[in-house]
Amino acid sequence: MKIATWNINSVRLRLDNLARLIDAANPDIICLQETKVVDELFPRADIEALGYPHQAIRGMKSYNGVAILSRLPMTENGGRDWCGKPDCRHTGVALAGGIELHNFYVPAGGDEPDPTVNDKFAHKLSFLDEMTEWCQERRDPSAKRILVGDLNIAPLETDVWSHKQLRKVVSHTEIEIERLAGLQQAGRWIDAVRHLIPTDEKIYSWWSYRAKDWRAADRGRRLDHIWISEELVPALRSVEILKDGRGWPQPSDHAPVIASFDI
DNA sequence: ATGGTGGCTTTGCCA
Repeated sequence: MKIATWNINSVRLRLDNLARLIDAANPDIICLQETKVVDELFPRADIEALGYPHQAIRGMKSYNGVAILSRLPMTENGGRDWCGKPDCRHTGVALAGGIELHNFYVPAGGDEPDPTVNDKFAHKLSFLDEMTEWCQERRDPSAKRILVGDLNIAPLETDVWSHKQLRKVVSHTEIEIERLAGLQQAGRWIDAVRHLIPTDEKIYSWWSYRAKDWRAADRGRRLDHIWISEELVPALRSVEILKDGRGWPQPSDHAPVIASFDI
């Protein structure tokens, strides 16, 4: 079973690139963030034609929005509002074999990394706190769970192009990294990508649109993650960040992140 | 220190 997570930055604008992802990687399940479309206008039929008839979608106008697209049967199971806001940042499904899959789009947090002056940063921290509580309530060491998404935090020094230059930049500040670590601990999550790629290797999943030449500058950050419960670690076979995706025509600023399992 | 680009739209707001 192959699972991809990708912040597509408008699903309607990038159906061609979704087809490119399918050609390149042929995932069984694709988790999207920033679909930016209400459910009634979601391109269900086009995506079914691409081979993904099972779709769990949760979208709104213009902003945010998540979707789980699957070749395999699944049932919606989870997906809720967070921080009292109906802003479509989470959907969850149950897959065959009792596997739970959750897809998150964590708030980006604005520019100023100070919750007392920046409401967006305060929202980001509250969102992580609520996720942490949610994980604590659902402790079950034997559960088979996968959590993916754009978590908008690059935790390790090697998850950013320059730890020194980004330590005060939202996505790589100490307070965010601590909260993310707390969340990871509360859910006993294993970072699948870092489980297979050594921590001294720099890897990114996002490159800003604002660079003249994103590939040459290579000022990336690893904001997109695949986490798994201990029970699934023996089944984990490979991980990949599809950097090519950042170079497709009219690209998203994120590249797909992919994990394969022997399931 | 600043501004750079992109998507959707509320030609400003969000990333």
